[in-house]
Amino acid sequence: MRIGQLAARTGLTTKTIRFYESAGVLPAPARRPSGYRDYDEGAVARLAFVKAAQAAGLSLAEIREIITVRASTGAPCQHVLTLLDSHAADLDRRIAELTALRADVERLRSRAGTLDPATCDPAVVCQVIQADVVTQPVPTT
Amino acid sequence: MRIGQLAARTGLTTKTIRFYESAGVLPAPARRPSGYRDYDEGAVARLAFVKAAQAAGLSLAEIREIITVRASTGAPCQHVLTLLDSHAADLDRRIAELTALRADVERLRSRAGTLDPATCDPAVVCQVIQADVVTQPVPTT
DNA sequence: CTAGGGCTTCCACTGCACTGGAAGGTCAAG
DNA sequence: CTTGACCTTCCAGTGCAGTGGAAGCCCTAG
Repeated sequence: MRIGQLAARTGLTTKTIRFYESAGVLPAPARRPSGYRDYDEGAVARLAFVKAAQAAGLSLAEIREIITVRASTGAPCQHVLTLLDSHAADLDRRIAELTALRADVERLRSRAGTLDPATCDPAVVCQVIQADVVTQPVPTT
Repeated sequence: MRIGQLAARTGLTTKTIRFYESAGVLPAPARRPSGYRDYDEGAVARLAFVKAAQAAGLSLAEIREIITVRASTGAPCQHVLTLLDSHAADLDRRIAELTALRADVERLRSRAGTLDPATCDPAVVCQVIQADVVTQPVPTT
């Protein structure tokens, strides 16, 4: 099939499919005499894999690596497990970071209620954000 | 003070400070006859604000906007509160997404234990990631 | 024969917050 | 006088996953 039909069947754009080929996650297909790309069912399966792996949070570089391992040393099980583990750890870290940030924002937000705009220090841009900064007379250096 | 000292006092690089000036979060300072930037204490305070706002998850564009509001219409309280609220909502969304993704990865990870590499389907790149795909004989279209 | 839709390549751009490097000016110490 | 640290500007690149557009070929229908 041509690239347009593959795009329709996978829900991607033709642009994205060509980009995936250049990124090494989709093998270069056969060409028709006209130069048009000619895909088989394998391309549909491959793009399904790429989508599934992306949904698991893997980058195109990681997906490409899994594919390479698969092609050279057979089943990439161990590689994939390691990858998933490190992604899980990564996600844990990021979730913890965002949760802490969320708490910080909440703290700022609620502190805003206790501040009187009248006490707003013109030397500071916004005391809601920077309430821990008390403007002091410039130290005589 | 010159840019190098400001950098030392704020823990930023001179590159970053010039970048902040071009990004509109730090006003252009006075210049010495030599052309060197000449900063006062206000620059230290401003950069502290930028850091605090960044720590609250605000982008440079948002920080610039707060500064602009502050300069034109006075205290940017309402603007800042709105911004913080929408950031909190944003964070909630992203935390939920990452948590769901974390659960997915865990599910894949644990499913890997139940799969026999011997049943590894060569038509699929990796069944750990794509276990829901059962390769079927290519439909005779 | 022409219009159109689909395809080809290549290059540039998006957003974000920087970072690197080149070419050259300034200033104080030795 | 020279060395070296520090400063200036401007341009380009980083990472990620695409997206946009231009110029031009292929193919079919009217």
